[in-house]
Amino acid sequence: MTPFKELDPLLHSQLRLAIMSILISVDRADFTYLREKTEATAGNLSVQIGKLKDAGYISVSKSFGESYPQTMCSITDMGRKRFAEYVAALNDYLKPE
Amino acid sequence: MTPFKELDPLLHSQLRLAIMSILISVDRADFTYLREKTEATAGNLSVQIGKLKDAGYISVSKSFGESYPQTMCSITDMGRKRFAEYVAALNDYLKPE
DNA sequence: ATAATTTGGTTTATATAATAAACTGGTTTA
DNA sequence: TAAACCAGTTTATTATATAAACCAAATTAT
Repeated sequence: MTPFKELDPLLHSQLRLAIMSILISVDRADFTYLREKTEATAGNLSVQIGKLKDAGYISVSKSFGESYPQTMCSITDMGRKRFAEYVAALNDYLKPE
Repeated sequence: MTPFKELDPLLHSQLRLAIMSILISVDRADFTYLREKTEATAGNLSVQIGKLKDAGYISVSKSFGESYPQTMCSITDMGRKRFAEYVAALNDYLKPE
């Protein structure tokens, strides 16, 4: 009888989870790419990227690309770890004994 | 490249998911049992049970047990279906290609 | 040349949600 | 009979997700 573990509130959010999911597989992605894949609004995406960055789950570097600013995101070791923990915790909810 | 599916907001909540998770396996549980297993406050539990009931995901019957009121919950067919859909959708987030 | 549109965002505001605190109505226990 | 307890509900507070509005620079159209 597994007691329910805490689900990391930072990851238990549709958009942030989608961002992390993408960054797990591609390892780096810019704002526009994330926007297309997640179909989120720019504002929402900006906010959620900020939260993940503040928590240290992703790293963000802002530069000037060809002609427009470019925000590059990639997952950190910590982010990778937290994601794995989240998946493990969630499993208890999804596959009850 | 699977686009991210909507995650049913009603299920994408730690406590409601825990309630559903329990009801999937035990098929009926009273308020106190749910409270013990989820470790939620009574108020929170009451609210979330109400939401799941309003959505038709669970059925709730209130009666008078030995000496105290008793709220019995069980999952509905719809709830079972929605839960399965939620798990399937979530998989795209958890196991990126 | 300059006005309108687009790009790549950020900031601010709003609606919704989760959670806790306070309350109710009956019940044991002291 | 008063205090503590059980099983909840209702109300209030806080936090969160999301959208709407905005901004500066670049591009396109007139």
